[in-house]
Amino acid sequence: MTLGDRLLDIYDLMLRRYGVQNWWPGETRFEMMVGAVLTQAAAWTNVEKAISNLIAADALSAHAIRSIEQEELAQLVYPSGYYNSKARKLKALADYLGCRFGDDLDAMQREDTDALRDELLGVYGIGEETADDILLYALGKPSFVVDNYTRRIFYRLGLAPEKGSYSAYRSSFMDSLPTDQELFGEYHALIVRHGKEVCKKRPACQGCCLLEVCPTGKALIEAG
DNA sequence: GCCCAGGGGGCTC
DNA sequence: GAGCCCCATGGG
Repeated sequence: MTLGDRLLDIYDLMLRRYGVQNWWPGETRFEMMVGAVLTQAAAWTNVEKAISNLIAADALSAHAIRSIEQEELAQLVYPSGYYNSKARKLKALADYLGCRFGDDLDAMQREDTDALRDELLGVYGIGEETADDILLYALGKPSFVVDNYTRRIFYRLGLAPEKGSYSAYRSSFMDSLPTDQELFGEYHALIVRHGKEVCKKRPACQGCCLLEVCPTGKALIEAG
């Protein structure tokens, strides 16, 4: 059984358990990009408040974010925490979109995925996870998102790559799974769902409870 | 009061 | 390139 087969089995288990997650929340591609920045080390409920503030202030566009004072922007995104940092990050994102694409997200979407990823990583405030969130969910490109749940769960399942780095995990998934944007998007969403719902409530398990081989001997999800 | 949430930058070594 | 600290609110 290849790694790809095992990863697909785990995907099927989670999909049957939780159903389709339909990530990412957001009405527009730009809103999804903003959400990707605001959700950094923040609970999504707080991100929603910040986005609501931006909408109420008519500031949920790249142009508006460039125009508004950074201090005012910081007050709008206050509920999502790290508000000074995040205001600066949103400015950097809006500047990038304006300078590079003239705010034309269709043009952005036509760019090569790997090249675009390198560019995004050069923007202040966009690290690997945020870049992959943007590529995958806002732009619909097949770029696998790795987060702490992913590492915790797959390490515990004995499916971690030798090196525990972000890129090692990402390559492990992308080299083993079919290149499919919908699969990648649903897979990451299911990992987060499982992490929140099960691993957090059962710290001893840490995600391994997906499988019969769970070292705790208390598998929560039966095959089928 | 304590812990953590859908991280990233900057610095040190 | 690994390890640490900083950024900060809100919910359990």
